[in-house]
Amino acid sequence: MAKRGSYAKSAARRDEILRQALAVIDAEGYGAASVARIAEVAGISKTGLLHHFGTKENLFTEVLRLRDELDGSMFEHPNAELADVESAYLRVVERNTRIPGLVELFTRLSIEATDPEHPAHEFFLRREKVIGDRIAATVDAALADDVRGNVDPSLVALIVMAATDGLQQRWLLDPNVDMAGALEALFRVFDTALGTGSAQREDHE
Amino acid sequence: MAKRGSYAKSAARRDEILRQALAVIDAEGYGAASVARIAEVAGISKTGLLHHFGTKENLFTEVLRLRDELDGSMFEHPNAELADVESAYLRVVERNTRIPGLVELFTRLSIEATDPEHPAHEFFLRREKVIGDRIAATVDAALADDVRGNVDPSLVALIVMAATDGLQQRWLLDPNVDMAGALEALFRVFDTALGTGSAQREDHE
DNA sequence: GTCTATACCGGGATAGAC
DNA sequence: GTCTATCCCGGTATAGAC
Repeated sequence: MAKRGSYAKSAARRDEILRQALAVIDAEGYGAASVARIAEVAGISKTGLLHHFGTKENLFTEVLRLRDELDGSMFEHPNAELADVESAYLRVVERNTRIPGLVELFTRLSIEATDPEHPAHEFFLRREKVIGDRIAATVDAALADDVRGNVDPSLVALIVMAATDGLQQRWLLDPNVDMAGALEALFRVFDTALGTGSAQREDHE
Repeated sequence: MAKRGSYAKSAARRDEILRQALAVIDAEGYGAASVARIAEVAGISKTGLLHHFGTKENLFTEVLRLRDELDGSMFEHPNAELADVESAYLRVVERNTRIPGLVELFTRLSIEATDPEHPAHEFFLRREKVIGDRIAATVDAALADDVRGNVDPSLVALIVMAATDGLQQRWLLDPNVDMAGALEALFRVFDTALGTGSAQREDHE
């Protein structure tokens, strides 16, 4: 499988371009992130960049994949408690607050990837399933006995993920929207409805 | 205020163009809805069309406004019961299932309108507020006495709207997603958590 | 296998004739 | 108020240098 040293060089170049793409998106916003601009910042020509990624869509897909890898660390321990997963989830959402450009990229791409021909289509379907299964499993494990069987954990996961994306949309539109706060409220509603609230109920009367 | 006959003519032309734009989006998908194509279908030149709307963004903003007017009929009666509003809401969502092109337009535009300079920015902010207030008021009126004061109805509205948008995104990605089903489940969760479930609880034991 | 220069093309905007 | 002609910008395809 070993080829020439150029492989390593190419991989490094790709990586550098991805990082610069991220930097541009973050510093100048999604709108400024044209192929030409990213190439300029990365110190390469337009076509030089495209040599590595083929199309802009591919490039951006890779950017998201890279980002998911970083965020994914939190979903590592498979047997985490519901409360742990919830707070980890909220932490990611809060962190997103500091990278609006990436959130915009994510949201836009998730719409464009709607088309089955889009290079990121499979990526999003898979991402959906992986995260959904993880959430569903955690919810299932935390379910009180008297409701288990009457609740579909994967439906809970679907709602949570949908709410998250919708909140990101709204936050992009209006930065005053408190994403984490709303999600936390949703979690608490689920807790009381599903009996997963462990010990801590809110302090009202 | 009366001017020349051309006013009526112009208004009629605008209206015709809007309808044709809707038709193209619906029949050929959002991707096909270029200014050139819409102009062609409407029997006018590219620049002729732009004369009436200025930019493509403006045109699409008007399309959404028109659509909201039609959907808005359901939110008419201000003192409707929670259950009525819920089922009306679900009906709209179900109807959207038959017009994927419009759902895509809505979703895409809501992202692009993120930019405060975008012509649809105010439109979305206002839409957000109007619908949110309506939902919040209905929830507030239905709240059980022992939880009122501990629940923020506008937060409930935010979550419902966010979930709706997120579900639309997911449904565009994967048509198997049951938007109405998920929303109904969410409503039921709120019912049990907030005590707004009136009489009908599910039939489990 | 890595890259540059150039040319191309689709889509939206603008100037100005009618 | 309508349209033709033109321009601009961004992404893509091709040819070929290193």
